[in-house]
Amino acid sequence: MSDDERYDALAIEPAIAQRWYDEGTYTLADDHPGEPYYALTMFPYPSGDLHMGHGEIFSLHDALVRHKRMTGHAVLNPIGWDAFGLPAENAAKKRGADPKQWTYDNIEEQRSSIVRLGYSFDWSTRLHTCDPEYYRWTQWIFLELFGADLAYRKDALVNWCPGCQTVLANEQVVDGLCERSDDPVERRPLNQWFFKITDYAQELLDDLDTIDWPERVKTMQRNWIGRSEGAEITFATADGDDEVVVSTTRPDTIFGATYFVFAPEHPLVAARMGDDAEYAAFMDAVSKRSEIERMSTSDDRGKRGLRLNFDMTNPFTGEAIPAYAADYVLMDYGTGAIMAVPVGDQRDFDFARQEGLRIDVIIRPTDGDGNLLEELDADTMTEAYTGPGVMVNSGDYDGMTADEAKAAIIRDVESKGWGTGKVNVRLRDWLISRQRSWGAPIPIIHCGACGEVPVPVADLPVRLPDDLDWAVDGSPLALHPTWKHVACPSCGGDAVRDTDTMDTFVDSSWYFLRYLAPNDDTQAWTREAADRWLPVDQYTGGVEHAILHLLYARFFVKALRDRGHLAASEPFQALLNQGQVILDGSAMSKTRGNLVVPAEVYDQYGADTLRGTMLFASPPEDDIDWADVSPAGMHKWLSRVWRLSLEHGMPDTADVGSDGDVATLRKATHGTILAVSADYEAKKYNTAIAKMMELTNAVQAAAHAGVAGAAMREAVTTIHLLLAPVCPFITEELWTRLGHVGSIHDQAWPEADESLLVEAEVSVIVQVNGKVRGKITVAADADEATTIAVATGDDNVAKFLGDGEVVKTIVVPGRLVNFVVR
RNA sequence: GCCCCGGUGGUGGAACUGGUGAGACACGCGGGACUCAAAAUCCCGUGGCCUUCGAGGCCGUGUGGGUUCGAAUCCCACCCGGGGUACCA
Repeated sequence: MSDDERYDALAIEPAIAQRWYDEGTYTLADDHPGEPYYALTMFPYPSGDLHMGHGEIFSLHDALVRHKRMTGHAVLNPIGWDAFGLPAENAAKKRGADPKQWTYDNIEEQRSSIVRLGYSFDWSTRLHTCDPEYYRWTQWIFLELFGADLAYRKDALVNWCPGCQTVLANEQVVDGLCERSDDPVERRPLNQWFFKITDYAQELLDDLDTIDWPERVKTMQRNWIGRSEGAEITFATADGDDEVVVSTTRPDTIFGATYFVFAPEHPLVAARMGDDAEYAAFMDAVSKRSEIERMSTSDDRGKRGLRLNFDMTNPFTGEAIPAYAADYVLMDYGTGAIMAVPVGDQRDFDFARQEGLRIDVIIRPTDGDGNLLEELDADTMTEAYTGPGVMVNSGDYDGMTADEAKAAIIRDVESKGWGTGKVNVRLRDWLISRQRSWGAPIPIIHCGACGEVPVPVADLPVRLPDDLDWAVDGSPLALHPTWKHVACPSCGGDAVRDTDTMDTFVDSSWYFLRYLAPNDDTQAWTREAADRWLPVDQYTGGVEHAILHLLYARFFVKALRDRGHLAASEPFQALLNQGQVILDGSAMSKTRGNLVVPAEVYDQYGADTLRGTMLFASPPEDDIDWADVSPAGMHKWLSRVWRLSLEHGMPDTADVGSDGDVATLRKATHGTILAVSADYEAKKYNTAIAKMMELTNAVQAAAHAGVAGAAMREAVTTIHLLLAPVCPFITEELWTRLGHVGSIHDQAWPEADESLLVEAEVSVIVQVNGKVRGKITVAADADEATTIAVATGDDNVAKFLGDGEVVKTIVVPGRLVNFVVR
């Protein structure tokens, strides 16, 4: 074979890739026929060139997209960049670069790699969240939420990352550390902007049942939202001067509430304790205890407590119970105060033992069927009892099960005006202020006379100034000499802009909507387009966004729906989380020095090999260890396809070779179409490729058997069509070389001729006592008696049947016969 | 601790809703052909053990039990690995 005929990916791919980009081949025409299909992949963050993770996710996504196009869908496949964020600012500070320049340089590098790899994005949709044309509408959404009372400012103890010099959302704090910089997060009281995501907690929980997402992601969201049912009950101080509301999930255990605990920061504690020296020392000790220690995983985290100078009254027993402040009660969960039931709560139990407090038994354990078990003994029990039971020592509620008592007590609490049944959620409102400057400015003006004044929509965008000094300590935007000074839009007096920017997760919470109208400078998107395309049919991306991005985007869609901007309740109908690309068992990273980049692979073997390797390596959800895969193997197979295609795929009218060999090949061809089509629908690309390899082997075998002509051309053409979504370049090139007109990617997906797959005979497994002893061949429509007769006639089967008595015979038509012999 | 998800050859992974001799396909490895040689390519072999070397037998899907005519697949207990989460009242 001459050099010209050898498979040389590097000689064919770049030109095709450039042509697709230059000609806008994959721009979706407005009048494109077919059912709308919105395929979305998480837009990249421009931190440098593409990494292998992008290679995997985009290869997966593009195979899906190209397959959908070939099956007749109008596929919306947009691309953009999540381009605001701290890394740009850090690079600016470290190297004196302009964040904008740094960002755009990286975007250009990534764009070039994406094009080179043949990913068929619609470039007309391209957007960058850092462009004023984009963040203008991010600001508009902020104002929409502000208008709906879903954006508000409050003083709160917030998470402060000293490394990033900004506050963080709860979702961005992982084990007490900043998810980005790993610095220990501090708690600081600050006045900050929040989005009221908690208003949607119930719906965010309920609608998880309507979407086709991996179960573990749904579970993570459910846990994060953390709904629990209980009650809020008012306790009075023993002197009757103050009332305090507690939140509990176990109102049934209220007769066992033998003491009361406040969070150390609780206002009533401060009010009552004043400048008590012991209290001051206690507060000092508590505040020194870092967040990370408070959240530590060790079991021996002691509970710090302080007996307060007053008591509380248990409304049900009328008894005065001692009040404590302790750090195991958190000010920002529930109401910051609890009724402590040591018999039924492990933390209360631990604290009671530590402080020598009374433990009252108010429940008698039962088993799952309600049968009474041994009574608890307050003196000897070693841990709280949290299982099922019936109430004892609980007044009128004695004899009720815990569940019955819970309902009854909530009812009585409500009728007596002591409180209400209450659903509690763990989810907190989303803190979106950031004291950074490479982000979308919060479009609010603070006026001494008018308060918080929203920037008029007509004045959007609130632009970042071009002359920020990125080298300053602190926030460049806040320290800019003039930017923040403006006239109040309401009264015209002197006022200042809010100098914080929005969390970049705000930018990414709606980009899939902007893709519907990326160049519209009159509106963020159109209602018609949103209703046509949403929800996204298939979203692909990493599981690291299971809570953050995926929860925020769901919240945005619901809030925007309620403002009349779209009809959908969920942004992403189906979600696929691809695995990570790792090397030798650990994540790739520059600092580890184990980085493999896509460019290395496509410069050596070509983009098709990279794409094929990624998809063949494992099911999409599994991690790929690059040390275990073989781009060389994939390249070898593509070379075989290339060679066999050019040798046997040229136009020909008549079949050559024996009828049997031709029939075998055609059967393989059409069987492969059937099987591979099913695999594509199920996104099982690894087995789809394996089946294409089998067909390739069948072509090779047919060639050895002397088959040529139409059946051979049909077989190799089928491989090309089935492979086109995975390896778009080699298939495009072969399509042309084999004399077809147009692009293979515009072809209809092949359909199997199932009449070719009908088998006259089937092979049937024969078992004796469940062990396989033979394999027979019978007519496909053979009846049971015939099948049994043939099975009995098999020599090896007969040997095992011996003289035994057949007590039972199981026949699964077309599959197996099992003789049970005694 | 709690909640998920997994444990299949040397490796990545196959195996329909329990039913075609578990291990497709590929990598790796071994052997052969071609070649002066190498590369490339093509062919054969490749879970373990036994074997009278036959289209034979036994064992084998983390471990131990169980259900079934039949279990990688279902049930129970345990071991190991990964992920999530955690003083949330």
